[in-house]
Amino acid sequence: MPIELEYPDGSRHTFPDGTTGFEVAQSIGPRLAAAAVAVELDGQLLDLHRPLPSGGKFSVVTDSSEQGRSILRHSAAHVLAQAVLSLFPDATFAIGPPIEDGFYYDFDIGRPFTPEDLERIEAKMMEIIAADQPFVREAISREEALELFADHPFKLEIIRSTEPSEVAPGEEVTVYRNNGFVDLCRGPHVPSTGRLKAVKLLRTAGAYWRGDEKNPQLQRIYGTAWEDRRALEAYLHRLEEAEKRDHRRLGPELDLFSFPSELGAGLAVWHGKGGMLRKLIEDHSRRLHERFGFEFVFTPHLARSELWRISGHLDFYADAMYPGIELDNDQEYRVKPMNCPFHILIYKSRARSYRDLPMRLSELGGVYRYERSGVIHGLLRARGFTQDDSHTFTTREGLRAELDMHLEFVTQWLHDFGFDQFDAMLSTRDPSKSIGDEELWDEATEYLRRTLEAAGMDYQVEEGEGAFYGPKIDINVRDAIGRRWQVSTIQVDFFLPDRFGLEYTSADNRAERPVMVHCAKAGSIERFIGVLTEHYAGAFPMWLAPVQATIVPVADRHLDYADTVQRRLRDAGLRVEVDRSGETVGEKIRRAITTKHPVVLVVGDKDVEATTVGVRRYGEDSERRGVPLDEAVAELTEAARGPR
RNA sequence: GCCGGAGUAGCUCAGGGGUAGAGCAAACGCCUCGUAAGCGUUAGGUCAGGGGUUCGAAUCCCCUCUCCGGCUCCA
Repeated sequence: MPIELEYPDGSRHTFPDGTTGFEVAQSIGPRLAAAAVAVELDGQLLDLHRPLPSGGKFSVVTDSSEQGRSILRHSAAHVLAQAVLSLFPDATFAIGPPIEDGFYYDFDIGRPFTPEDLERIEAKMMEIIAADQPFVREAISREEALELFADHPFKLEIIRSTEPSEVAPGEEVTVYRNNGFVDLCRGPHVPSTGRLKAVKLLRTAGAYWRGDEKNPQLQRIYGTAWEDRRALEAYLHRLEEAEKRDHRRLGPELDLFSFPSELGAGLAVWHGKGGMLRKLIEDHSRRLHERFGFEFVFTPHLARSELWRISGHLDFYADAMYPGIELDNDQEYRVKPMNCPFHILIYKSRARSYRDLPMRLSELGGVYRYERSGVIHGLLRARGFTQDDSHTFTTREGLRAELDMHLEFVTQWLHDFGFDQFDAMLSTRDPSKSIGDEELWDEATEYLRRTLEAAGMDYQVEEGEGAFYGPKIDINVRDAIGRRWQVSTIQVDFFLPDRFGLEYTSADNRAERPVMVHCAKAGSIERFIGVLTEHYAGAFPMWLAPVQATIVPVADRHLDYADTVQRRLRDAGLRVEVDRSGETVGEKIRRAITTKHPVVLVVGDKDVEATTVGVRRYGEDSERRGVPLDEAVAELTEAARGPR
């Protein structure tokens, strides 16, 4: 019986029974067939040389598409496992999926891999690829599979698993064989190992079986695979570029901040330039908070353990808190990991009426969290940081409007800093790590969902990722090279008001319980600056640049005029430095550019004569000479205007 | 916290049981220069810290600290 296929362009074509995807691709064109790694039929991926089981919507998956690359990577992972098993016959292997930009495979060889092992393994992989071994798919029964993988306990566990994400339901499982190596796998794969044109192993790492630290730790090998050498080179180049914009490198280089080891892990000091950057960001934070109707409060860094007992932090958050400090009369104090309990105490300081609500309290609050030593990562994961935190107390009826407002606030905030791509995540309850009853959680979660939908924002649900006191919306931004960072968060909380017995008097004179909204716009000021630094590769937009312009006198006799120019610009509100070093003009300009100052102004004899400057903006290849000083002041003042 | 790697001058790195090295940066001097590195001189290190082995340790061994890549965890 012939089968009918519908191509992506909507056209329909008929083929005889038993036709393979590859044959169809060939009939469309030889170049398409050469680039094909698999086909998709009604949403299901099939091996290229497998006879099409039926008609349907058909498309060819090529090696340079994301889907195609992920098939390449999956096949590369198999070759990696094959190489490891051939070099380490006693090895057992676990799983080896494709991931963004690459793949990994987890093994147990009874010891860690050494860098030399990695070289040998990669060489072995190249042999397997050169041999161009075909991947052969085979469906076998579960019993057969259990026998086949009898020596590989992790594989047995997967075969026995009922988790549909781990193994397809049903009596049969599929395996792929090539030249004596066999792996449990759903496929599809490239037709043969020779299709892997650009594979490279990157690093090894320990990884817990099934991602649970209570399980044994396996040895993971990471690698990457691309459709050709050029794509691989481009990827490696991208990694290098990312390294250059690493905030941990740029921070000290640009004199923004540093992590002196004498302080201890995860603790930063802010230098003058970084301090200016912080001040500008914090000023903007205060400006917006004020505009959105928040009040400013200030709270201490310590509180009696009693406060943390009431709030539930000692039950649910103690692992991330610094140990207690014993003071007079056996009183125990704790350093704060969050600001919420303090703001609650401000709410509680007097009787509240529904007329006082919503009450919006904000604070740039320094918090300290004991992060496990291995997770610390520059400013993005520190042990001490500052949240642009707020807590809004509202009536149940007022909650919707408050959530809408908070989301608008966050969106505006991110736009102001040049982030246009967000991902929102809705994090729900984890029954084992939360307080309060399920119905309230559901209600709060539903409110957040409606807020996201009303704003027309795409979101992903993250099951069980909520805070212990309520569900939350987290916003990730994407930086210039596509990496995601979590910054903002909006959280609904019915429970802390309950635990602290918060009340307000309603219009009909009854005691009611307010609801809280926790919100951080930047998240942590430190993390936000880390992300901003990487996003802009240290070349901050002019309104944020700690030094907005450097004045370069051509010779010492121009210093007086340089000072005049500096005064004019400072009077206009710009942050300007004069380079007084005895270096050559070229060197002074090079320094200003490498420290990413937005503007270089060169002044020489002609400028002194005519009251002009030479202007060179960051990123421009050439200068504009003889710009009248008045014009330059006007231009730069305009360019330095930030969001209001 | 776990697995691996690393720590030598402010930075980037060489050296690898027998007196501590380079380039850049710094200070000083000369040069006074028109858009991405002018020339010279000088200074700078308890080789992360502690303990051990040795006639002798930056080098070998042990412990600790810090950093890097992952896992787990998270703003």
